[in-house]
This record gives sequence, C-alpha cells and structure tokens, in this order.
Amino acid sequence: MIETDGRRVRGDASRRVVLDHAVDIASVEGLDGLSIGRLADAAHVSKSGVATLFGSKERLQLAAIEAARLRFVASVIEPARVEPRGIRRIVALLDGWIAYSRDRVFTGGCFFAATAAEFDAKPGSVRDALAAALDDWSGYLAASFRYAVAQGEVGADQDPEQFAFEATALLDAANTRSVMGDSNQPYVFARRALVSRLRAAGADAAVLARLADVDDLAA
Amino acid sequence: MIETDGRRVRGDASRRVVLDHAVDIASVEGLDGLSIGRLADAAHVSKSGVATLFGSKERLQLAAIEAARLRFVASVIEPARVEPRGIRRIVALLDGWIAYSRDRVFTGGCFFAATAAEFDAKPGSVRDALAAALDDWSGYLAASFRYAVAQGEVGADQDPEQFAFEATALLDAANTRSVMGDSNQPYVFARRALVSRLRAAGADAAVLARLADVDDLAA
DNA sequence: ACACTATACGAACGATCGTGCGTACAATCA
DNA sequence: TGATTGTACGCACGATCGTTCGTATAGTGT
Repeated sequence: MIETDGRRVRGDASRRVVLDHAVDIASVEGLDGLSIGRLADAAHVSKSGVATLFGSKERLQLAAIEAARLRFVASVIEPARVEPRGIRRIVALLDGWIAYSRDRVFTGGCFFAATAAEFDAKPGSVRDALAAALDDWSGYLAASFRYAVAQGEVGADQDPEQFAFEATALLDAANTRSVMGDSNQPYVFARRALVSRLRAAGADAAVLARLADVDDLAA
Repeated sequence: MIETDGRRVRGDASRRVVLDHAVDIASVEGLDGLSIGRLADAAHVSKSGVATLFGSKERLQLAAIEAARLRFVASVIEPARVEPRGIRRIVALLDGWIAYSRDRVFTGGCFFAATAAEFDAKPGSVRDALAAALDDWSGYLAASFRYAVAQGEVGADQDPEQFAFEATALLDAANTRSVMGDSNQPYVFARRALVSRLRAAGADAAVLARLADVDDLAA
C-alpha cells in the first residue's frame, strides 16, 4: 500500500502542499471561487503544474474535499477517541467541534459548512462527495448517541438521528454566525443549547461540564 | 414618494424583472456565481442593459439582497402578522418559514442561507447587507419571543436571543439538508425540535399543533 | 424649440478562467 | 541502454468575466 515510486512520492508531496492551500482558500472563497491560477500563486507552483497534478478542476475540488476531510478527522474525530464511547465521546466531539470552528482550523471557518451551502443546489459528483462527508459526520454522531441510548446514558425514547440533526444544526449555525460577525458569542449560544438538549435527554450533569464550561469569550 | 417620471418607472419595472431572475439564480449559484451575462440571457435583455440598470456588479448584488428581502417578507413575515403577537405569531413564523423553504420560494432554497455561507468570510458591503438582513429576521423572532415572555406565554427564565439562535439554526439546517438531499425529512426533524423546544420553554401545547402537524412528507 | 436625463443596445476592452500542447527532467523498468 | 511514465513548466487557446464607450430612443424640463 505504501508508495515506493519516487515520482509518485514526489507528486503526492506536491499534491499535499497544494491541497493544504486549496482547502483554506475554498473555506473562504468556496470550491468554485477556488481558481487554479490563484491556487498556483498561493502554493508557489505554476498554473499548469496544478493542472497536471489534478487533471481537471472537478478532480481538484474532489481532492480538496478529501483533504479537508482528513484535516477535520485529525482535528475533531481523533482527539475525541480518547474518550469512551457513548455520552462522554459525544461531549468531546461537540466540544472539539466548537474549538475546531473557533480556532479557525480552516481560514474561513468550517470547510464543509461553507461548501455545502455552495453546492447543495448543484447536482454532480462534488455535491455527492460533500453529502457523503457530511453524512459520515452526522452518522458518527448518531451512532455514538445510539450507543449512549443502549448503555442507558440517555433516555430510551431518544432518536439518534433527531439528535444528530439538532446538534449539527447548532454547530453549523454557531460557525456561520461567528465567522460572519467576527464574534465568539454564537459558540456560547450553541453550548447552552447543546447542554440543555443533552440534559433533557437524560444525560448526567457531571459529564456535560466540559461542554457547559464557557471559555470562548475569554479566549 | 411615488415615482412619476416615465423613464424611471420604466427603469424600475426593468430592474424588478431582472432582479426577479437574479435572486433565483443567486439562490443556486451564489451572488458571485451570478454573472451579468447569464442574468441578461435569463431575463431576455442585453448584457449592457443590465450593466446600465445597476452600474456595477456589487450594486447588482446589493439590489438582489434587497429584492430577496422583499420576497422573504411577503412570503414569511406578512402572512404571520395575521396571528396575534407572542407565541401564536412565533408558531406562524416558524411554520411559514418551513413552507417557504419547502416550497422553494427561491429556486435553490433559502436565498439567505445560500449567500450568507458564501459571504460570511468575505468582508465588504455585500456581507454587511446580508448580516443586516439576517439580524432583522433573527431580531424579529427574538422580539416576538420577548413579548411572549412578557405575556407569560413562556417561562420568565427564557432568553429571547438564545431562542432565536436555536430556531434559526434548526430552520437553516433543515433548508440546507433538504436541498442537498432532495428530501423533506429534514423539515420533520426541525418541526420536532422546535415543538420540543417551545414546550420546554413552557408554551401551551395547543398553540403548537400547527407546528407539530407534519404534512411535509405527504406533500 | 432645445438641452438634458434615463433607459437600452452593440461592440469592444483587458483580465482571468479552465484546458491542451510541447518540452524538459527525473525515476522506473525492460 | 532505451523506452516509458510522472512531474513540472512556459505558452497559447477559446470562452467568459465585469466594465466602458458610442449611439439611439423616449421622456422631462426650460
């Protein structure tokens, strides 16, 4: 599985560098606003070099989505995996997501919030890839919640899909409003809503402390 | 205040026709993706005609935002004003917003959800105008809720700004996911969440019937 | 009557877009 | 060694972008 071909290794490294700039640009300008020429300038490579590495703009967009997915997983999912499955991991995921948005892991805020709204009405492989990535995230949240239900950490009447919808709605709204208004206040709203929601679902108050602890405004 | 100059009357009529197409295109392609050439084709006027009517692309974008605001007010705000202030009007606003999104009053779903995510990280007059429009909507919801608190229709401990944040978050999420996945299921999630939220706030169950009544899937 | 203003258009501007071609170089493999 | 493949570049193509200019027409004022 490991690439040993020196040419491909070099190419992969180049793609990594270019994509690192691409996801940040796209989080601000969108995946359509991401132009090959300006991307080439930002990454200090030639325009035709970028074209060679990705073949077409659509393939560049798809590669950017995959690169963004990796950065998101490393920033939100992986750190939360130190917590045991169930309600504790859910809290870690939600708290980690707020930090991911607040700390601008992508220059323009959450990459997927920006590009999903851009492509939701444009059918094609780019939209499909974005929908798949969002379903992965929402599905992971729902699966974690389902485990919490099975463990009795929250009420048995709770619908995991319903919870995942509400949680991602609150997080996305906090992201967009924070970026739009250059304020951390929306994260406070999101924290309060998420804590209330989980308490109403029957979650133990002590486990929610991490979420309830509001340090966004101080930071 | 009424325009009597025949030239201006004709110009305003032309602007109205062009903007009618502009807001629908922008709800799909975004305000940057909205190009003067394609807008001219859609409205069956010349490209330079559009340029004459609006002066610059930025002024066209600002005019489109104002036109979208008018369509939104006529579609969501005005119909809800038949209900008395307070919780009843809030329910009418939320139910009306879901219908506004579900019925695709704009071709690509909510105009403001699409363009806000596009411009939230791009400082300038366009972003400011979008932020102002969104604040108007969120503020109207908060003011209505504050009235409901004062009337004792919901608990005195309830924060109107907090409620407005949560409500708009749920509505926006339902819109984006419905457009993205071409399904009405997200509206069901949003209804359930909004009803739960208002019931938890102390609202009378009977007033919430309109919101709880799920006909989105049947439609 | 005349000057002036507000649409509306065709034509063209320079700029940027995505893409393809030809070339050069390095790495792989027969 | 020679043929092939993957990167990387310069260059140029046709298309489209926002904008400007000149012109024509219709409505408004003096």
